[in-house]
Amino acid sequence: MNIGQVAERTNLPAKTIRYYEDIGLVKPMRTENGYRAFRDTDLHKLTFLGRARALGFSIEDCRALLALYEDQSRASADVKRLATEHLVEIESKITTLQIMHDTLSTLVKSCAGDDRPDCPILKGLSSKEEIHRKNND
Amino acid sequence: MNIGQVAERTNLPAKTIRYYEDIGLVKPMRTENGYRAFRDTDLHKLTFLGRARALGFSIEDCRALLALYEDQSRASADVKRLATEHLVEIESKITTLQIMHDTLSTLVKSCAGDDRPDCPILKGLSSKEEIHRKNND
DNA sequence: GATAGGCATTCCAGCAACTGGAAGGTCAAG
DNA sequence: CTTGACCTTCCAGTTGCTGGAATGCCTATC
Repeated sequence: MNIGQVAERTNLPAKTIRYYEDIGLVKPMRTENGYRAFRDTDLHKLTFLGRARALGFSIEDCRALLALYEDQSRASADVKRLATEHLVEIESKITTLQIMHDTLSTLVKSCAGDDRPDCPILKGLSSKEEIHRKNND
Repeated sequence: MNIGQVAERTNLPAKTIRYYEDIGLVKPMRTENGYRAFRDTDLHKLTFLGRARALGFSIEDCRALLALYEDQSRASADVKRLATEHLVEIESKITTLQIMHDTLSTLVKSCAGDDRPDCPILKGLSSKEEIHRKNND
C-alpha cells in the first residue's frame, strides 16, 4: 500500500509516517520505483502508534510499547508499569493546569474589563500577594 | 545588578534571562566590561514574565501583556480578553488530558500486571472497541 | 508522443522555549 | 599571579512534527 492510503486509514499525515520511518518506528518495504510499500503489519503498528500518541505517550514510550506489543513473551507488568508512570505524568499535568486555571480565573473574575486602565490581572502578575492566596499545594 | 543576582531574585535561570533579552522582552544596560546591568524596571519586568509564564501564557502573550503592563493608558478589557482566551486554552488542555486519563486509567485497571503476556492495555492500543466505550465527548 | 495532474521522493528549515556546553574575558581574594 | 567564580558569545540539541522546494513517477487525455 502507498503512503497516501496508509495516511488515510491510520489518520496520520503522510509526513508523520515518513518521520516515524526516519526514527525507526516502522520499516516499510520499497517498490522498484522507490515508493514505500506498507504491509498489514506496518499498518497495525501505525494504528497502534496513533492511539498511543493520542493517549499522550512520548515517542520513546511508544517505541517501548511497540517492542512489548511485538514481543509475544512480554510480561504484562512491564506494560502496566509504563502506562502507570504515564498516568502519573498526566495527573501531574492536570494538577498544574488546574492550579493555573484557578489562579487565572480568580484574576479574570476580579477584572472589570472596561476601558479604564486599572487592572487586577496585571496587578496580580506584578505583585505576588494580591489575590493569589488560597492554594497551598 | 548582574545577571546572577537577577536570576536569584526572579527565580529565572540566567540562560532564560539572556534568552528573553535575545527575543527583545527585556533590554538591560551594559557596563563597560560588557556585563549586563539590570535596573529595577528590568527586574520588575522579569518578575512579571516569570509569573505570566507560570500561568502558562506563551511568550508572545507575555510580550503583549508586558506592553499592556507598560502602557498606562491601556484598557483593562484588552488584558481581560487575553487572559480569558488563555483560560479557554487551559480548559481545553485539561479536558484533553482528562479524557486521556480516563481512557488510560481504565486500561491500566484492567491489566493484571503480572508475568503473563496477556495485556488489555496493548489490546486497547491495537484494537479500538475493546474497553474504550463510554466517552462520547 | 506531449502534457497535465496527482501522486511519490528527498532534504532543509522552522516552530516553542529554552538548555547545555565550549571557548574565552573579568574580577576579587589570597 | 593564580585560582575560582563570575560573566560573555555562539552553536547545537531538545520534542514531534510541519511546510516547502526541487525533483521523479504514473496515468490519462489530446
